[in-house]
Amino acid sequence: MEFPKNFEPGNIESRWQADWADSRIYAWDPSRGRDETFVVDTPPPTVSGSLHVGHLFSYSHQDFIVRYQRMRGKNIFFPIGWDDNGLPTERRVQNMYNVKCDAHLHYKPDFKRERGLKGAPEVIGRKNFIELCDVVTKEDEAAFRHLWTRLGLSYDWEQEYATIDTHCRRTSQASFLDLLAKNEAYQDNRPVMWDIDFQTAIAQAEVVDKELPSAYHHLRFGIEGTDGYLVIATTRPELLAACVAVVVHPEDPRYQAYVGKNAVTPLFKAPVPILTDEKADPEKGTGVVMVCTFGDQTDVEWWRDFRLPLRQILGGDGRLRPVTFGPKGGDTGWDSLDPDAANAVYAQLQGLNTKKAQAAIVEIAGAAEGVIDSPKKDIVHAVKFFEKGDRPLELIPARQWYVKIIDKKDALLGQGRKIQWHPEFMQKRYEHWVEGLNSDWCLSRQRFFGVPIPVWYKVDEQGLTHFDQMIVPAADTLPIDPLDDVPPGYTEDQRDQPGGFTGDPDVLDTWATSSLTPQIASRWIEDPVRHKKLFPMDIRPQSHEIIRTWAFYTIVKAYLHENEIPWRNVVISGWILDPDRKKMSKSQGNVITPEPLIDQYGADSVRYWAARARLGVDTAYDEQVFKVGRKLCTKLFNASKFALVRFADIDPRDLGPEKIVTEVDLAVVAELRPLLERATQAFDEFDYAQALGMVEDFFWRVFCDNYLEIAKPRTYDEELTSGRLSACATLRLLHRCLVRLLAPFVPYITEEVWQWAYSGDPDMKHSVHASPWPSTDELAAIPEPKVAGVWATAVEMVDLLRKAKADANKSMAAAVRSADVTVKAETVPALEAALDDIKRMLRVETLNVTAVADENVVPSVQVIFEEVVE
RNA sequence: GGGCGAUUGGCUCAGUUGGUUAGAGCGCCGCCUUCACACGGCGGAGGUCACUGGUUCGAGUCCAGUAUCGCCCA
Repeated sequence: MEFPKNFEPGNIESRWQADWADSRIYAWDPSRGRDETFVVDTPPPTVSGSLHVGHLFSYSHQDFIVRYQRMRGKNIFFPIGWDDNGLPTERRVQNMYNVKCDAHLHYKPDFKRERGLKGAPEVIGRKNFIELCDVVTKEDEAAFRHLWTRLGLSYDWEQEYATIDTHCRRTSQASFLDLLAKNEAYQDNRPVMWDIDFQTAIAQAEVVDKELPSAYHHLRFGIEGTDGYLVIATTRPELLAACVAVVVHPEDPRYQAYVGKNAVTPLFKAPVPILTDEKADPEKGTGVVMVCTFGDQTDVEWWRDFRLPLRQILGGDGRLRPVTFGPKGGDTGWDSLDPDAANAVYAQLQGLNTKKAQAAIVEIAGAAEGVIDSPKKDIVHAVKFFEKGDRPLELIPARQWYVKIIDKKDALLGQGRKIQWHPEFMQKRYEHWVEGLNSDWCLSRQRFFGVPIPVWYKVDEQGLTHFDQMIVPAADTLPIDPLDDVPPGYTEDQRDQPGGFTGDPDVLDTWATSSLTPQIASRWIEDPVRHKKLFPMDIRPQSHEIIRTWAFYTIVKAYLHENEIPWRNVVISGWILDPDRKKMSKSQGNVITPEPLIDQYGADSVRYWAARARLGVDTAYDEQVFKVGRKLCTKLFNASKFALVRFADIDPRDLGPEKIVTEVDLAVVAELRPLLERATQAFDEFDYAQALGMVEDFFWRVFCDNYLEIAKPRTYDEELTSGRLSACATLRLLHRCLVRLLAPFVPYITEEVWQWAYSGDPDMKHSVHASPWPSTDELAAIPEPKVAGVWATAVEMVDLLRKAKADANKSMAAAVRSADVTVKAETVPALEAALDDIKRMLRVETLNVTAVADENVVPSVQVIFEEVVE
């Protein structure tokens, strides 16, 4: 048999990719039962996001687990999808094609658009926009598919899906309709967290806090009917016109006298009640809070609890809307004791965004008499942002769809406890998130590339839309687009007409679809039998930052639809941090792109690097680890070549376990048993890193450094002695196990080596990845060594002799005329059992053993080398 | 401010239920090259396990507190 001289990963990777695809070894077999099936719910990556090294990392982790389970004989269901709907794609498409979407524009069938055009963006309808999105996502998917394939991820490509495809839209809309039918989804018009740039509502899960510099501005509020005043401290003076009340703490002695009276806002002269509530913190600012509609969540609560009027000055674009103040007691809703003055001030603010409006009103207030009480005080505080947004969120009243989750906190906590979290402490993250929920799930988004909300509303004879009069599509017509499709019983010309209908213009939150990946993969809607076979699933691998989103929403959906958990185990990967332990992010420019790493080190080395990280633990990026991985692959390549050649000319049938008879060989097999047990147990607990560590250690230390060397001389026996047969049988046995133990981690090199020797074994499969995971059953016929401690003693003696050679600056191959060793008496039987092999290995002619009864004696050796004849 | 996690040789990390002189790889130093592998082998140096207390016959491991870092949530 001819072997390549060197290990070149690039030469073998594409060959095995093709072979695995052709042989369909990763395909799920629908005919096999649930208990012999292992089902994985992989989070589909956001394809519009850039590929980075973190993808290689966490997606490799799943594959280690899956490949192990496959070798355990499980029927693997390992689908992969692409998360392509939502804002990242929209943003990419807008930039690439320089377009903007307006959902109400009509479709232009022959619309074409080049990329990279400059100038004003072209405004196009939703359907045209989505067609551009489709083109871009197809390209992005191809890049991911290519990377996943190179990395050797063992997905079943027959199960591929994309969250915007027909099947996913159908599933997502069916989910919505099911929630509607169960009375778990509802509409409400109330203040919602709103991104003024994307101009859409968002949900709590998408909010992030950012620490930003701000300042308390101290404004004097008059007291109606008196000359007195109160000082309020506010960070948002630009909302002054929206003030509807003032609140103090009920026990704050400073303000008792004012409670029940009206305060008068400066500049706008609006009389507003002075109220008390525990939520007003006396320590914060001056202890007097102005309530605006709406500055923050507390404003919303006070507005609701005290039934305050709504004075909305911010529009959806974040600019101050036109409003007109009128006299107190009038019907404008904008009372002022001096409407003309109020309107004159407001005219200077109207149309400005909040930042400019704040600067303007601060200037106006500064110029006015008795408005600013004292200089502003600079502070730093947390401001809520949309995670993908650039400007602070606002609270804007709008009609939105919601899912009831606040009333299910306890149930959701209970569901979380039914799931095994790995590592366990990650469950806390889920629990804290659920406990901290403060609002129902806002489900509707005022965006374009998403799954349409599948309802229409009746329009009355006056042309008013009645959102409470829904028209719902039949299940078998899904997916629908209510802006394109016509509800049953209507015709297209009744759209948006009095007496007709109107389609809901919004799309669902992307998580509304992404939370259904188990149901999407199982075909919940189309194929209940298949669904039952796959759901609940076995594992959800994912990283920890999406516990509050992906894991949470998926648990919600499974609970609401079927009162089930979506999976039995959640397996959490850590993050790759940059070498300074900082988060990798595009904005910081410390992101590492994956493809060059595979080019340079090979897929197996990249996987090895990923496998070294324990579950849930963040790891600093260290390129040295790729080199270590490549070293392991090279070593496996070389050691395999050597080992296989040692027994290549012996029929494998003559190398059965019964041929293993030499004490050292029995001893090394005895070392293998606990390795198999421990590695299997680690993998059963999803602890691939520990499994790799112990397998690697055995491979290197026991197999390469010692056993190969100790057995080598016997394999050179000219006759087929029992010693030679025993060594060759042991080599074959150990090596055949080790290749399989390493297969989940380094699938390419192990497959290559497997094909050199074992693919035709009757008890094995053609591919190492379809072959059985090694178990101690394979060693059942091999007896334990007669003497205990042979392996440890042999290695100790080998180390001693090697050190003696190293100390004498001799080659390990240097011949030794005699060596006198002194050892503990109790180790002598073990040493005797290995003596011949040790002598041959280290070329020792005479080895004299002196036994000492003292159990504290440190083994030592004196060697006399052969004289070198020049 | 609350919660979770981390802190082990220059670097990256292991350390099972507490149990002898705390391990590995990389890096470093020395030596060894026909006979699998120099992308190698052998040997070596290097750590008061963040800090302070406590429990225990015994603590890197358990408990309390402190510091630093990270994440999650207010």
